Amino acid sequence: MDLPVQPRSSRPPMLDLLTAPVAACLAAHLGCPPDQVARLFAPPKGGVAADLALPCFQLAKERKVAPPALAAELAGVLAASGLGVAAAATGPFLNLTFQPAAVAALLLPALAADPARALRSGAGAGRTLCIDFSSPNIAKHLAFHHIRSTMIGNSLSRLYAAAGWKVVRINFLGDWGTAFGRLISGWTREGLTLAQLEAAEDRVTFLNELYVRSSQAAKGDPALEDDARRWSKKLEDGDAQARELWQIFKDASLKEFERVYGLLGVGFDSWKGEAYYEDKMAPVLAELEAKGLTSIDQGATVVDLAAHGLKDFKKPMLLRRADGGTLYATRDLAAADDRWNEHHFDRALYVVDLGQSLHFKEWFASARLLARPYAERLRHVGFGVLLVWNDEPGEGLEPGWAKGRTRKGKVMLLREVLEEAVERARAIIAEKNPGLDGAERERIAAQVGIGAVVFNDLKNGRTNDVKFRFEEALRFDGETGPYLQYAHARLCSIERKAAEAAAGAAGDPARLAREDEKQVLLALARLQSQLERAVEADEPSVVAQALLALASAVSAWLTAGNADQEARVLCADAGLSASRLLLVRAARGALGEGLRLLGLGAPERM
RNA sequence: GCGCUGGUAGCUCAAUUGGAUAGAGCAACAGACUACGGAUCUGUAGGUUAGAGGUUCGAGUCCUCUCCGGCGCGCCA
Repeated sequence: MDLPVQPRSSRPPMLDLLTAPVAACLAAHLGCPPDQVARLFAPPKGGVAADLALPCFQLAKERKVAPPALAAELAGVLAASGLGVAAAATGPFLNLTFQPAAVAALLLPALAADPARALRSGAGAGRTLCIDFSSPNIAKHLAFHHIRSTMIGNSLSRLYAAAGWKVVRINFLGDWGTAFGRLISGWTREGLTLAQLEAAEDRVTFLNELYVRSSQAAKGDPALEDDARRWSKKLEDGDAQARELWQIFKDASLKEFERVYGLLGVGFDSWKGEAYYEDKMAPVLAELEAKGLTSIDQGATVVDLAAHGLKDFKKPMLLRRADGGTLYATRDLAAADDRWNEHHFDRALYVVDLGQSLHFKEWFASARLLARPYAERLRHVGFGVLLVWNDEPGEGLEPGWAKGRTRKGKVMLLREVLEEAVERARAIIAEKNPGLDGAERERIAAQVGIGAVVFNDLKNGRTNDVKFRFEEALRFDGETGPYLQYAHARLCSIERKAAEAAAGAAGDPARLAREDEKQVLLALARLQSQLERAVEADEPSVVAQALLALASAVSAWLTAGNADQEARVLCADAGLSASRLLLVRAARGALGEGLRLLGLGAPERM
């Protein structure tokens, strides 16, 4: 018998487990629904020694009393309630401090049983996401700046999937354009072969150089210029030979891309590029015309958005060139229709730099004019530019942040940056941990080096510009990827030692009585709530910041054991030790899951 | 010119979307009982949130103006 797919019920946030009894108690006193109180809880401002805060402004206003007076009144209510929560009124705030053992008893069982699962919400169950990201151009290298779309998109894919969404990862390749005419022209003129291309150390470099030679040759030779144009036309018309060569160039480029995507651990479900939509734009164009939305302006076909009631748009959107060629707004509309027909997505993300905001506003608006059912489900996930520190700008210019180019003005290649990061990581690891042998050290250097570059890209708000320096990204202290990975490795190390000792005692969360243990638990609970926030805001940095807070709490806890034998996980009291190991397991699992959601590896030793 | 966007500690960034004495990391300084991994931790110092008005119990956050950046504005994507 077939059962309908039941969406997993979303579990209540862990913090609610702590606040629910308090909210119920206060709501009973105030005579309002518990939810009205529960919604107000917030983490206290930094420097305030409390676990949760209840700002009393709104509740006080409804009751026409002064907020500080209400806070004091509620503190009294809680004191008399026997809930075991310390409540202190500080001005208009009611600050709550929980018993560590009580927090552990509520949160730890689920976290220790399956940390990754305990962090997931299931809020997106039954919903489908189409996410368009990375989208490089064929026959060009993946440049360093491509890391932004690629890794923001990769992280969002994982975050949505962890929240229960079905995720379709789309790489909208730039595999069409006049450059191919020139490439084919040069290829045939030089009589190149597939074997030669395959033999190249880097196939994209091979194609780049071919392109440069071909355009240079054409500069002084109108016949070659014509030849390139002819091939372009042939390609558009579906000529077999042109098509075959185009396919060869595309395959060669994809092989190079896969090398880099492999380093980053990124994969896609769809590689449909611009070429795929070449013959699929006519219906959209026809429909736009039939609905009277288009007009002709200087020979080009446009949608005059302002004329159709959208007064925010000062200029019309271009659909088709004067020579009949289509533009990318048309292609995006056709692609959206295609994706809608195939997936009936509940949300579609376009992870593309902020410089293209206007383009997305325009064609989203066009989708609305066309009354597309998905029009309100489209989101442009924009991001800032990648800047690299330049010490030698030359020409008497000051050192400073600049778009990613080398001193000679060439673009920095993503693969080269990753390779240098791995090299630097390898050197540091070799020095700090000489015990690691060749193969394992190599694997860890890759996880740490690449993770450092990726984390540097994700740790701050995505709309900010990202500033990159090898020295900063590859620090092993501070707010970096290696710092997170190190905290994870420390926890793994303790678990390994515990396994050797093979203590048989059972753990009991209620024995975790230390303040620093409570801080780890609270950081875990906050990480969970931040995972949901990250999905709603399409913002991986929210997770990055929560992980830094968790790693910091973990490090403080573990380091306390240096000065105090009693504070160690592996201490004389076997029962206490087993209890603390539950927390180690929870924190290690959560850090590992968090790193995975950002697209970083989680090495077990470094 | 029009539009979008940003300006928070010396540097790089946070700030629960209108809430407390604006918090971290780095750099600086001072500490931690040979460390369950010290690649760590604890502390000190560092601020007129670019500037000026306004909105209200309350503004880094909202509205207006000014100053200084970045980006975009028809046949590229």
